[in-house]
Amino acid sequence: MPDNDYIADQFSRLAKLMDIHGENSFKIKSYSVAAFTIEKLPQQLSGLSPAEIISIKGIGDAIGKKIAGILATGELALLEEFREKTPPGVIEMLNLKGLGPKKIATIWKEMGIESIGELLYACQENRLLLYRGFGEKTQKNTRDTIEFYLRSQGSHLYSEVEAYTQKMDKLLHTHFGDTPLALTGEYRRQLEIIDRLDWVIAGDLPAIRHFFESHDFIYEAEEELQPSAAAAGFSPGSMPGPITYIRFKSPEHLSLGIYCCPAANFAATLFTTSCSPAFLEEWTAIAGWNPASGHGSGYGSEEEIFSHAGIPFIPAAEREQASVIERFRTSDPYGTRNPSALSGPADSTVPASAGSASNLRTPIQPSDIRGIIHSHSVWSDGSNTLEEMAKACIDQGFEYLVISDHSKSAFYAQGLKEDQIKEQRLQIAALNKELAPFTIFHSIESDILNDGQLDYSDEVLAGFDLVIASVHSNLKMNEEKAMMRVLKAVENPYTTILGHMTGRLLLSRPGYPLDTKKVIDACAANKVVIELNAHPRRLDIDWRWIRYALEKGVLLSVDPDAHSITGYKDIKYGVLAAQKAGLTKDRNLSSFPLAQFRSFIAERRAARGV
DNA sequence: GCCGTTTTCGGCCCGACTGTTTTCAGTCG
Repeated sequence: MPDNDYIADQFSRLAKLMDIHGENSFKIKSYSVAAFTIEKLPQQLSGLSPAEIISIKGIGDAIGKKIAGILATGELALLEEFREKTPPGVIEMLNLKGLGPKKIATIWKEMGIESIGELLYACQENRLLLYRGFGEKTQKNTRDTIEFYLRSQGSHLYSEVEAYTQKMDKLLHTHFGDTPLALTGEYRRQLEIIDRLDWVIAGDLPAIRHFFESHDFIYEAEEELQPSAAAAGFSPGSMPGPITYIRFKSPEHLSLGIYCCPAANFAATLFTTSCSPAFLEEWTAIAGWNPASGHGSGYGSEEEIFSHAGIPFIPAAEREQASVIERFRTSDPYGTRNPSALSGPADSTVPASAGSASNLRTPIQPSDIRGIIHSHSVWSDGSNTLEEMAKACIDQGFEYLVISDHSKSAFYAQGLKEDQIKEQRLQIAALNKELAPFTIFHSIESDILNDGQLDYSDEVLAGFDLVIASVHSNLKMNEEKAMMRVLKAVENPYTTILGHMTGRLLLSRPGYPLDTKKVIDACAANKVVIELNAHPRRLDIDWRWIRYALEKGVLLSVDPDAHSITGYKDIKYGVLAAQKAGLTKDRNLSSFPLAQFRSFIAERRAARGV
């Protein structure tokens, strides 16, 4: 039977939802007064007769009937009605302190934002300031509140936990001195979403527990891992001692896990906890290690483990898909092939496509990025002038900058009208004279409209050095519609780069549904570059698709989508994601040196006969 | 939607605080 607190909560929610929908304010007032009254009642409503209920001040016929309904069914029908016509993300915003129904109504109805993640992104892009009732402080508070909210939800962007993880790693090393100790798990694998931070420590269990508890961590649980579970593929008999997995919650509500193992088992534990399950399974099959072979202990390093298995060293970031091992064995991507890998039956199963020359490189590094592609200035929704953006590039050692402000359909971002494009081009020309040999290329992030067209005439599009085509509006579509829009944009001869392919925002918006294979195939056919948007909340295209794109001969481009000079640092997150797929710099457009980039642009222009 | 009457409609309306305003709107306790 519903109690008063529950019933009060129902009316309180109803009042807020009706407020968001702009219903009659006096009606809303009645519901919230009723909620307040019910919460303070000395006796339970379930014990009262209908006559007694409507005799309570603030509760009349209508609310009395609704209470009876709740008591009978557990539901408030009118509340369910309003829930139906409100996006879940908007309802969730009511959890954010500082945002009430009125502001949420503006956010939803005027800004067109329907989830907390999108709202955070809008704060980061300075978009809240444009609306009545929103200023610097509200935007900052909103941002802080959301970040806290998301942090307490358990999952985090890599970039959000990065500083904390480095700090904690340093602290652990300082405290435990010579004890073998290393970061492992999701963070070491550079996953874009981190649920828990894991370390391997070959230390004493009580000492580990004492360390964390004395740093205000909350002990959650510990479990003895079966050697087979802790180190699939290794022999249980070879384990010199047990592995204990102990979990804590940090004062900041982050989840930490420690694999506590004997020193002799450190390398093996580090290895197995740094691999995806699919990778480990394949490893067991290919390396020929099985529970009877006794490879669990005695290794001094991961390198020794690889070497003993006759498999070239595979960085933890790449230990994901099962196919990775075969690729490393047969193509030796980073030139660390162990001669013993050449023997064995696996060679006869080498696929014909394996081992392209481009694999014979190291994976892309942040220092391999030579130019900033995809950036916004004060001409649209960026925070810095062209000059500031360019000079920051020069300071940071980049050779060129591709300015791609929003196009005219992106009205929320003050997208550029045709005459502004001409003006901006003049300014770029002047800056190029001043800053040479540094070069600013004139681009545009052209909206892919509802029908798949770009939002300028061919004549205007032809004036740009390159065009980035992106979907920004009407994100709610079925796969058929999304494919129509994206494919049409890819087939547009003026499209150089397909921007943030799916429109996803990690931990907040899934992105529109695409047949990714087909989109990649179309990019290959039309020589369109696929952006790896490096914003840590986007990382779109997903790294899981990069191998396929490379197989099809598609060029990638790690782009920061910078809205200010501080946005350049996001490049690192794009590179970390690209490394997971083994992207090399020769297949990444933003790694092209200036001269090569210039000829790439010229080739693309020539190809469409301009 | 509730209330209370100058009894069947018209008025209802916490105050402190913050932030965005320039006289007020929105949120919260």
